[in-house]
Amino acid sequence: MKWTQTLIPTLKESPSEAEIDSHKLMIRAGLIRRITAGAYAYLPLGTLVLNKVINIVREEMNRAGAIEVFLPALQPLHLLEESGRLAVFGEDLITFKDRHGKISALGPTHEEIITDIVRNEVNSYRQLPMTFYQIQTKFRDETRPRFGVMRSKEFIMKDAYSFDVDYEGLNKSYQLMYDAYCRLFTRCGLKYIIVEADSGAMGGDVSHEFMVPSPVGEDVLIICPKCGYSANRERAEAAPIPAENPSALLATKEVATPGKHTIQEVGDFLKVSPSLMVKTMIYVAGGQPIAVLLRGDHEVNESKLGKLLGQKEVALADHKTIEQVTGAPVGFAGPMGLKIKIIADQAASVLRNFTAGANKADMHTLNVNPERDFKIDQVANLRFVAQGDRCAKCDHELEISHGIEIGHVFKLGTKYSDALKAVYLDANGKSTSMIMGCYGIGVNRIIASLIEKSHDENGIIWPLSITPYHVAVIPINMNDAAIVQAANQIYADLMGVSGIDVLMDDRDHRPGVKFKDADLIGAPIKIIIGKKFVETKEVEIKLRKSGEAFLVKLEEVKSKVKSLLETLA
RNA sequence: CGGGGCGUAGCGCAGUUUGGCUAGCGCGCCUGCCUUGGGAGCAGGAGGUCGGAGGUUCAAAUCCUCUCGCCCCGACCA
Repeated sequence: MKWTQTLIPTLKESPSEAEIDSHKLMIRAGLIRRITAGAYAYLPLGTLVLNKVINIVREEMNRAGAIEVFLPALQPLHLLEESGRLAVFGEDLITFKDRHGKISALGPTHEEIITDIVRNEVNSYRQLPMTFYQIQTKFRDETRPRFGVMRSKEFIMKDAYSFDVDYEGLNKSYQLMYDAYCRLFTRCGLKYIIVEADSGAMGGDVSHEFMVPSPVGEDVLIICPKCGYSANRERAEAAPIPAENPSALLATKEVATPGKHTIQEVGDFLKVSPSLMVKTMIYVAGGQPIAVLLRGDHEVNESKLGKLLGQKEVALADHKTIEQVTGAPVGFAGPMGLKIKIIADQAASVLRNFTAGANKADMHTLNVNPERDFKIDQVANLRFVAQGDRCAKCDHELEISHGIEIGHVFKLGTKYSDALKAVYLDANGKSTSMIMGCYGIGVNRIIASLIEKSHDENGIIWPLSITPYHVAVIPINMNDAAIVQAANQIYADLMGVSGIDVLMDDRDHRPGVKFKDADLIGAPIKIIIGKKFVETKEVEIKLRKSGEAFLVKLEEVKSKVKSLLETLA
């Protein structure tokens, strides 16, 4: 491609709309433009990258034996109703009324659609297993689109769905996708890690997330640098906190803490570390109030609490309930004298002589101890991992960091096949629910996270696999016939090689502009035809990433580029 | 949805507090000259409903009311 024949609107300055590097660079390098909040246009350069990523995804899906389909973005509400996810998606679902008054949705994902097709078209165990995939735009009315293409209302997703006759089959299908994901992210040049995950709104039990570690990631990862244990925040477990040496139990003492509601305030006021305090949180589950005891510096993991209680939804009690249960205004709840079930987080359960609310306005109690002062009904692991926690497997200190979720695989089981009655007849003629898995990849996020991890002060540094152009041919002076002629020859030469994408910067600009732009858009190889060519008939081949440069005779350019591309691959 | 900020030329911004000449600057763009190895120089030029509507005023980018859009923090989130 010649630069003057395409549209690559590079920007010298960073647009004010962008906050993180990848977003800034995608705009500056002319890959994307925002059309409205959470929706982006891919310009020619961005489209080239997008298609390369999609091709890699498609190749690896096909290699794993998945079958491509294409499903409508437009979805009827009744299928989502049938699966129960109309409520789950809630406001995130983009819906509209058509001219007949019928309400439709723009698909946020496609479990229901594919399950509907399979239940209608597949009836026999002889036809299974099957894994279908599609690459499509999904729509979610995100409350806050952010970071450009990283979190948008409209995004491209590869989603796959497997259907098996039993769990053994599911395990195989799951492993095939898992392995395909590893290959495909590696091919895209991404350094990712895989974490155990909670399956969230998708349902199901086993789940892994593919994460690109990055401070701009919106997901929190818990990683053990020693044994490699890794999990997301909801799922992560830490080693139990050992009980302190049983020092003498001190006598309780009520102290005035006027107007001090939060752990921080009380701790500062009483000069007690939050880690020696217990907070008593009143939850409501299944209509019943429950007290959850937590160390002052810890946070409740509601998903763990919900699982423990066997409830889908748990929520903090409202102020009225709290006052009824504790007899004190919010901020002064403690475990002593409570008439409701008390569940203590493991870390809180081993504390002795701790400080807690006194269940009286403006009062806290010092030296509270379980057994003597109140009874713990149940000890459980209910909190998020915190700084300083140790690995449950190897006892090394855990690291808390951030990651960008680029892929997620789930073992769904029969959640959707039960709800939507996707059944098959087994060899005995018995009707059985299919066993499903689902597997998603955020295609846009692959691009954004790659740039996030692979750029320098001059711009993007593409890996060969997804670069829009492998080679930028740069004639230094468009008014010098010899230079232009040589550039044209190199361009034509390389265009004849399959698998090499060439961009010729034929703009009548000064060299500096072309160099800066070539670096900004990240072409791995620059071929510079300049003064040296006029003098010695040599051109310079320069690598984007290392800055390494080679002088090469005109007729050797093609072979040198080929060998460099092999080295870089 | 709560909190904060912004909206002036394609992009980045000043001007708004305290209303007052023809609304400015840098980059980009167009023409010409010149230059050609890391975002050159000179000269000339185009480009604006100051987000929109209404109001106050002799006079509004500037003050008031309403409204639309965008960004950030939080809440939320395959």
